[in-house]
Amino acid sequence: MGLYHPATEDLEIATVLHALSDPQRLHIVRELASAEEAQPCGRFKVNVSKSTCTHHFRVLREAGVIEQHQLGTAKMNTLRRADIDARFPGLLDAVLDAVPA
Amino acid sequence: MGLYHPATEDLEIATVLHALSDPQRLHIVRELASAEEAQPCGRFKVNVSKSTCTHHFRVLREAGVIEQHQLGTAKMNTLRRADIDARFPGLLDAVLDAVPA
DNA sequence: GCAAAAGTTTGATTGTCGTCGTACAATAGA
DNA sequence: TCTATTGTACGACGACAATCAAACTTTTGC
Repeated sequence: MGLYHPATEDLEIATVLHALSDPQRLHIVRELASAEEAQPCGRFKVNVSKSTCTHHFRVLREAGVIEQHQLGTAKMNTLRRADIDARFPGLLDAVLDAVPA
Repeated sequence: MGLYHPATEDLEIATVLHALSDPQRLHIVRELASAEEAQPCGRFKVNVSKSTCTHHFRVLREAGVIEQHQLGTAKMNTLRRADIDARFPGLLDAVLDAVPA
């Protein structure tokens, strides 16, 4: 079965904001934003267990923030930057620019 | 006792995003954004009970999204637009532009 | 075929969130 | 002073969220 990815026009602002409102997920999104290529889940130095990590990636994917596809045993992740920019112009840049004080 | 309002430099992106990730609060913020002057809580046609409404306004205030001050029996609300813009440039505009599909 | 690697699934726990109703407090106006 | 008006405080309750450990699946490489 395929992984659920909402269509660009179906992205909801409240859902996206909620997905971005968790520190762990925000960290993942920041790292993804500065990556050139798709990254496997394990590449992120997030201090939670594997199962919790799976959970966070699913929240991000179902909100439409990231795209995931299987590659061997790894699940590769990319930011859906163009889609988010198209639906909510300026949002992602604003969030990414919000460096922690 | 005074109402707690975080200083501009203490606004946290995760907290602000969480405050904005609820439909009722998003609605309140949109109405506030299009208002010329401070608005009392009761002015917002939000379909939740009074106590729930109080809760949402508190979340917004403690996140630093709105400013509240007492005026007679009413509590007046304004968007902290300048503060949010200063700390997270472009964020508020992006959220406000995200009209529901 | 076997074992390592990378995630997932399940079930449990713990905590937060949105919601309500009722009772309360403070102020304004008659 | 009495009475609306406006919002708060206090429990309470169900739903959802973040977290973990342990067992499992799938694929790759030897």
